[in-house]
Amino acid sequence: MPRATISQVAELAGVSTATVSRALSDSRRVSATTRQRVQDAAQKLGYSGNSIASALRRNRTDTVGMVVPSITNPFFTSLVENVEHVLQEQGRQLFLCDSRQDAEVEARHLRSLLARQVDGIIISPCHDRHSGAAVQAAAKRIPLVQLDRQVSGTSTDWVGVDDHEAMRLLMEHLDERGARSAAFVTSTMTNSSTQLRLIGFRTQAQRLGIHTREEWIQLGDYSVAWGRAAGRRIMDDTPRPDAIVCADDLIAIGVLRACRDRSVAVPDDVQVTGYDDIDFADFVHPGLTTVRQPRERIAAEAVRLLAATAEWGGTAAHTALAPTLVIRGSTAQRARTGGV
Amino acid sequence: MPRATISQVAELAGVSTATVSRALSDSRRVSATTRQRVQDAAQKLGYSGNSIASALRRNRTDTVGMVVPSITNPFFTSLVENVEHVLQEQGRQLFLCDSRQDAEVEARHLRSLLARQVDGIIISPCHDRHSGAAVQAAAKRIPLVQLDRQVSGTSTDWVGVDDHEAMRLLMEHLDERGARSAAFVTSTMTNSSTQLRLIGFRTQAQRLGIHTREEWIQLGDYSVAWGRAAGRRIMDDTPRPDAIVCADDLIAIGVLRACRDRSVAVPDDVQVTGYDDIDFADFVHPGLTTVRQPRERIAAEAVRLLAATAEWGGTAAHTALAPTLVIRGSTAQRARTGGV
DNA sequence: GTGAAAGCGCTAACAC
DNA sequence: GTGTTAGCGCTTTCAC
Repeated sequence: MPRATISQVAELAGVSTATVSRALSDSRRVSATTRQRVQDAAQKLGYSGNSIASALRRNRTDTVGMVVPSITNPFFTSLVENVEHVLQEQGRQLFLCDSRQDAEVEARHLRSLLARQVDGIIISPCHDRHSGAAVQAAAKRIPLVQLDRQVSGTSTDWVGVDDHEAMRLLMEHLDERGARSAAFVTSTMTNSSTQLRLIGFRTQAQRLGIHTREEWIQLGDYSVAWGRAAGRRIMDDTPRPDAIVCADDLIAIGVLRACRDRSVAVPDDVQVTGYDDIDFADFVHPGLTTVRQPRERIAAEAVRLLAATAEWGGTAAHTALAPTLVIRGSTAQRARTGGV
Repeated sequence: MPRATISQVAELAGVSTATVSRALSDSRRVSATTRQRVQDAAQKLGYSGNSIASALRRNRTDTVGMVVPSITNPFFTSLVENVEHVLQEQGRQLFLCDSRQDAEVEARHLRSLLARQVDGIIISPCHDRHSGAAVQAAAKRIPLVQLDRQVSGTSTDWVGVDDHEAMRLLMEHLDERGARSAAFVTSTMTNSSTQLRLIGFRTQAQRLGIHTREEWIQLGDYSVAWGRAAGRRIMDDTPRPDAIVCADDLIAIGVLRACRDRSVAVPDDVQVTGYDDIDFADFVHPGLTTVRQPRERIAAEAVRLLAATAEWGGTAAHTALAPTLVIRGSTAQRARTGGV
């Protein structure tokens, strides 16, 4: 069934297409009676507007594109959910793309979003170097803000969490809990925030006099499976550290699983920490001590920055939000001697 | 920076816009030299095409819309991922919307997708009745296939898993494992597949002589939190069943957690089953026995049906795919007496 | 093999 | 308040 067009509505209502357009978008004053007639006609024809035509004419789509490295990672999903919510309140739509950790797929998505005339792009680039060209090219054309991760050497807006501060919170907490040595399980160093977390870990370990060793720095990917494998490796091949710090919650959940595989008690034999505070962190056993990213805030800032870029142009803003430490069972205090 | 248009490319290349269009989409034969000149010009100008204008003219967008009840539910995320993958291979894009379990939000998304001229819609409706009008209206205009859940009384394409068969597999398995009584934790009955699973549970329980009782049928939502609450309630308020059957894996993971809260051993004291086989089902402890939905297949079928509807029109197809039972620790055989 | 020209459905000047 | 008109950037007959 061919869709009704604005001119059919105009004809049925006995007015011009311009009036229909005005009546339906109430941009300019239209008499109450005309408006009613137009609305009735539109209703009768099941008219629903053609935003393609509208977009072409107005040169805007009220749509923003979002590109994430993996839609199955709960952290990103949650970011997407929050961004979508903010946009929806503004009557705008989200075009979501999954780069599958592949810079080429990512570049293709970016080109496609550009061709589709989205009003802005929110992206968490999958690679700190390979993503560079495409991100820059897109940023040159339309407002673009990077989320969580950022491409090295770009000058676009960015919003994320303060990774350094997060590692400080985590490491000081472990220090207080008596950890004198720590391992670090993470993804390969292909993006900025992964790098910052490792640097943070090293810096803080040194500062606090927490011992570490190269075999304890395990590089894989952000997944439960990798966390499990790395956890086993650490426990099988090396002296056991007091704590295993993980670069995200998925990895940490895998490590927790490895501890169970090896009958190592958490937190008594080894303490474990995550990063992100995904929902599952509270449901595993023991509950996962982690650092919470203020996701609603990150989403809101990202959308705000998009608008700001559209308005102000070039000057980029880097917004690092403060994380908060969430303490759960995986680093719980040992039972006090003489306690109940 | 204003985007380059096709006429600028034409001018630079010294040809007409028609030729540029042909050269860039190689629809009709263009001489090799002209094509090269056009490509060079496009390159130099950073021309990237305007798919809005193209869509208006061609009356198609190479875009399909997808609406899911919750983007944070791993089952749907995985479906989305698979659909996106299939579409990408066809050079098409996905417009993803999250209805947040709200029929009004869903209807708004549907209208918006229609206005944006998507070529088709894939939807898992959030409510079996409230979603009806909007889904029907959309289906009247463009190809639409329902996924997993379906609105009652609609005649659109549908693809999902055979819920009845799934419950049969699950219940027979529990029966073999010696369960003589079972509880069922699920969401409120607001959608078709939730209903079918409950009916399946009741039917199979009766057939196999597995005892159940009304207080053991717990209605909440699809979340870990609800599973945990319901699990506790069952264990605190009623005689404990031999098995707790859950309508999805999230709920089951919550129930597992409740068992730990109450120091009830799984599977020795109570057996637990899930539904969907999300990735986490393999990572909780004990591993979750569940039924696997063939998600890649579901995604592929959905996209195929979309094309078929576009080609064949009215005749709807209902495709129920066979689930497979995945047996893990949560229903493990009790250690055989005298075993190793 | 290439160009001229029409027009997809809408909105925004500009008249009245 | 409402109509007329001129495109937005592209694709596609239809000529040549």
